[in-house]
Amino acid sequence: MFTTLDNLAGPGPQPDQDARTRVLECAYRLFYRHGLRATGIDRIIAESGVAKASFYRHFPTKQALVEAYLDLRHARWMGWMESRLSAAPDARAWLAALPDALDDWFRAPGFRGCAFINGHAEAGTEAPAMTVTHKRELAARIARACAEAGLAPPDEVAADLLLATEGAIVRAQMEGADAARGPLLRAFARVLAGPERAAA
Amino acid sequence: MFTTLDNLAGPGPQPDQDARTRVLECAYRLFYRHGLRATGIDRIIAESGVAKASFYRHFPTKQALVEAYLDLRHARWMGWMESRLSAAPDARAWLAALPDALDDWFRAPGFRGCAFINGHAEAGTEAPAMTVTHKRELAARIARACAEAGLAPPDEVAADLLLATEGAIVRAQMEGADAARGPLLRAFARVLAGPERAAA
DNA sequence: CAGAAAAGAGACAGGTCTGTCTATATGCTT
DNA sequence: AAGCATATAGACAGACCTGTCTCTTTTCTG
Repeated sequence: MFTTLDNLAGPGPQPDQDARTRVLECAYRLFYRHGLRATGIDRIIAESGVAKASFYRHFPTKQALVEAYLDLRHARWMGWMESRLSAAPDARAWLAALPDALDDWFRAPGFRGCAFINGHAEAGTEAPAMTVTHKRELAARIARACAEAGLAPPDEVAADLLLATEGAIVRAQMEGADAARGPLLRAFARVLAGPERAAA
Repeated sequence: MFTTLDNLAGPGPQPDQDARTRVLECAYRLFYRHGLRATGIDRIIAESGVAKASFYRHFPTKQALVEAYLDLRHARWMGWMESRLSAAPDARAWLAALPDALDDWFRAPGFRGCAFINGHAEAGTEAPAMTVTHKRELAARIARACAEAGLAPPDEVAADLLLATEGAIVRAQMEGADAARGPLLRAFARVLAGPERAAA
């Protein structure tokens, strides 16, 4: 599994890979960089150096390629996050390190926001299920850490941390990593400060 | 100025309006509902009941129409927010009421997230400047309220509130208003609780 | 080695996209 | 009444879109 930010951005297609991999890596880069609708099949075929018939053998429709792209992105992103936070000695430290990890991501070259937020924004209700599933799995992972860290109720704390995470992603995308860093760190610090969280 | 949520969603084109207004109202609905790229000029022309030449007289390119749409959306959204919060007796109450106002918006029929976040997600660096400008003006408005409410430093507090706002918009878009409400209320309550905010 | 699966190259179809053009009708202003 | 801006109606161009098809070559496997 890819665990570096460079690989998160995508290694790009390489000649010695098989046709399916070349197409998928190429789509991975172009879909993230330019968006789903803005990226045409023809361009992916041209840049991946694959024949059209070969493309349609592996991906019967563009939609299938989009879904494969989001699946791959999900696997890589989660893998990167786990790897980036694997040094944390316990769940509490894991949660405390999450904002720094996100900040690294925001500063990685080619950062253009969250592929799932962007995909959902573009496709709306017709967006692949992974756009929502990714967020649910992230929420579940954070909730697990909250439970292990003794932060109760874990689902509620996780929802609070996810809200801050989403906000930071959008802020970083529109205004840059510097604009997101401070508010994100403070939001996490406040949520993790203790159970004396204000009720609605 | 339009001040209701229904009008925020758009009144739609009406026969007695002039051609430019009919086009713009139609674009307003379609761009928000289906996205920028997914909405073709031909469809806007057909649904607004305008001749193609008339369209291109008022909007030399599609990009110009997109910009006009975002300008209008900005004006209406800010107008709606001010109207919705005009009953607040002071700046403190104004800030405290913001999450409820946002929650109303999330629950309005046809809610599909923030037009500026969505537009930026779709068009990236080529997105119209208004996608970013809108957020800056909203941040400035919140910062003004923070200053009036004696929350210091106002820009920092405003950035914290904006982060929560953006996160809530995205959560509401992907998971529904119910998922966003609790975390948003708690985030605001924490930030507004006092100046003893944890440092990074 | 022989057959099958996969890949390459590219023509083609049918649709949609933005934007231009011609021709005609309507309504306002002077 | 004349002229002009604006409207309608719709053909048209040229590009791009997804997806299908044919034909040849390579590569893998039994």
